[in-house]
Amino acid sequence: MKRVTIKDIARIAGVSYATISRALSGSSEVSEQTRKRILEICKQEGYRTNALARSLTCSKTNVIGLVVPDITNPFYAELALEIETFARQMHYNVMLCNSIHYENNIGELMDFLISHQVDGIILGSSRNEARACLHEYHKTIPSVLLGASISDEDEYCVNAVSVDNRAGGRMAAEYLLELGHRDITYLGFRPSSITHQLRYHGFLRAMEQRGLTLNVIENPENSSSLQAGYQLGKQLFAQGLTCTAIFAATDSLALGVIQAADEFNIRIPEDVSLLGFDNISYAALPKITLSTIDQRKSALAESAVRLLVSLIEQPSNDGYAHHMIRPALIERHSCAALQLTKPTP
Amino acid sequence: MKRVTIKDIARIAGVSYATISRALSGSSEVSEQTRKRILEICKQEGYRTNALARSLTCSKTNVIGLVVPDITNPFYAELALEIETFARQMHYNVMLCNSIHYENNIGELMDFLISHQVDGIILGSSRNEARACLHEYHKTIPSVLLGASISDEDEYCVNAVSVDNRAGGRMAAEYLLELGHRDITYLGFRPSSITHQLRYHGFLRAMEQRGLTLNVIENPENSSSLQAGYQLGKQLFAQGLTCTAIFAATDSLALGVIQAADEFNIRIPEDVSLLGFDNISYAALPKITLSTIDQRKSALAESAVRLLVSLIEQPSNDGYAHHMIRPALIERHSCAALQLTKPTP
DNA sequence: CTGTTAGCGCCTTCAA
DNA sequence: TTGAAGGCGCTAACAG
Repeated sequence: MKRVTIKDIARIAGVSYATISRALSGSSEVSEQTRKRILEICKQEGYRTNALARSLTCSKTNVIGLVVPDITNPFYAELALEIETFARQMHYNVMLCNSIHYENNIGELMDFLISHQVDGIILGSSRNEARACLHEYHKTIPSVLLGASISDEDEYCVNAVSVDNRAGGRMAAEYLLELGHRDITYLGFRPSSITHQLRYHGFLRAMEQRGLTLNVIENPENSSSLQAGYQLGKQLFAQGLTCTAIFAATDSLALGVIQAADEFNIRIPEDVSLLGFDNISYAALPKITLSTIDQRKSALAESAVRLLVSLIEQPSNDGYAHHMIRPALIERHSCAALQLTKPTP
Repeated sequence: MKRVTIKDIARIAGVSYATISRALSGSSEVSEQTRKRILEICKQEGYRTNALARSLTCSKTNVIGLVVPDITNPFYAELALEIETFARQMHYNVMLCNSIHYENNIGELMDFLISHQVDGIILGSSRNEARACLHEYHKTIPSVLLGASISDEDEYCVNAVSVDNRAGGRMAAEYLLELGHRDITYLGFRPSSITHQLRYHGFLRAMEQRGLTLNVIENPENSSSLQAGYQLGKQLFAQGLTCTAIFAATDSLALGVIQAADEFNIRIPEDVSLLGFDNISYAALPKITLSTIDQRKSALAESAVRLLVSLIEQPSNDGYAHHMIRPALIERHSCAALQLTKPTP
């Protein structure tokens, strides 16, 4: 299993290390014939340049660290793939980590990545702590927060890219309103998350502008899972159907609501409309066909990678950037116009 | 952004590099007081050991490469998380790569990982080419093939762990038979994959033992996607319902079948039973509730990691291991006993 | 218990 | 166009 090194090649070719190095790196200071000869020998001997050693001398690895809560979450899986794709285009590799086992000290994970000399870090998270954590590392390593919104007031010093949650919330409300709904439940609001706060405010604002009130069911958990949605859904349906539409703060919650509705024999959208947020891949499945607000993961990913790479390649940037991506409405079959729900006789 | 190195610490502490190194690595050859002092200084200065440099001198990185076709595929996402978990327990980190952009030359990806000095590689794939590819690298780096079965005949020289596909196929058939089904369609057989071959043979065998014949719909694509399942499903239903149960060779295909069934107003399981294979997370969703054969990803992951680590830590192993994991039946609500389907008057 | 000294594999001046 | 030498940050003998 001994690896062949640049030295071995040099010995075989009868030249010095430096020449090999030059030949490999495409330097023009090598005669074409020796280069060809060297390349030939490399092939034959199965030479592979040692990325570690190279990175050590160059003090640049060309890898960016990506941390996501849980790759099993389809939203982050899709995001991760997009990020890898864009990064590769820009000649960076990505080192992926799940933060699920580090919930309370993402710093440890950051340290791990830093000690592996990643050139920069993209931290995917919607939790508020992530923002604070990244803030601490801001001067240590180029980094961008992905997915979590930054509040406008407290100017936390982090670079971030996220969907425009306020606009997304408004968009959701307006869609439901246009369908004629007036009695709407906002399900799964998680007050501790800025992301959720903005989403909620956008939604609420649109309601208030028409003089409508909103029934809110908060999510006491600190994650928006299918299970949480199921519990909240049961809680809602147990008291009888008092609304004609439900906005679930995330698609995962919506999935849980669907499950709860099934148990109560409530049909979607005939009995109640359901709108989600995220556009995870599950939402498009047959029988689910959830209408939702798309976070446009591809745009998020591209923006995050571009921002990070610019941070890496042109340091000295003292400011902080916050890129906002416009969300988009995806209409499937979980929302109906109100007339359909309660036909006029 | 200049990082503080072991040298800086040494200078500050007024000792030599070696002492720092020893203090950090928990060597017993350092007095407790100097160690404490050193650790203190490291904290204050924000020292982080450079994993690259360490790996270079130790010629061991403690990272294992994991390549999966596409992390967006929930089966592989779950597998990847399990692998990371087990690896961490054994003090290894994992470097994840999607092979989706390298379909035709996984070798390039292998070379990438090797040049990054991973200690070993787990290659997740059900494609036959993967087997051949890994075979070439067998003597270059410890590696194990995950998910793809090895045929018993052609003793390809690779270490592998996979579910026992033949047993899984048999299990699927027997379940359907016990429910009283006799007219069964095997949907999505992909002859080019050994994995599929074994699964199919197990299934067929069980049928033949009862003197029954099997309606087979092959999948001409080289991947078992929802889209493929949808096409095959339409093809099946277009000719009228001639079977009482369908076995879909993978859950993804089954999802497509569900979609097709919806269009034809065919109810599952009332009109036809549907059984999948894999137990991807989608299968458990409300309204889907797909009965399926579980690949027991956790067991697969653990077995693969253990095998690889043993290969890494005790080389000189000349043989080839093939671990088989017993699949398990997961009953949900997509299969019904035949009586329910066609009640006796 | 602590310091000195080689490297690990590669890149990059500086000479030739 | 090519060679020699130093150094990236760290570990592991080998001495003291």
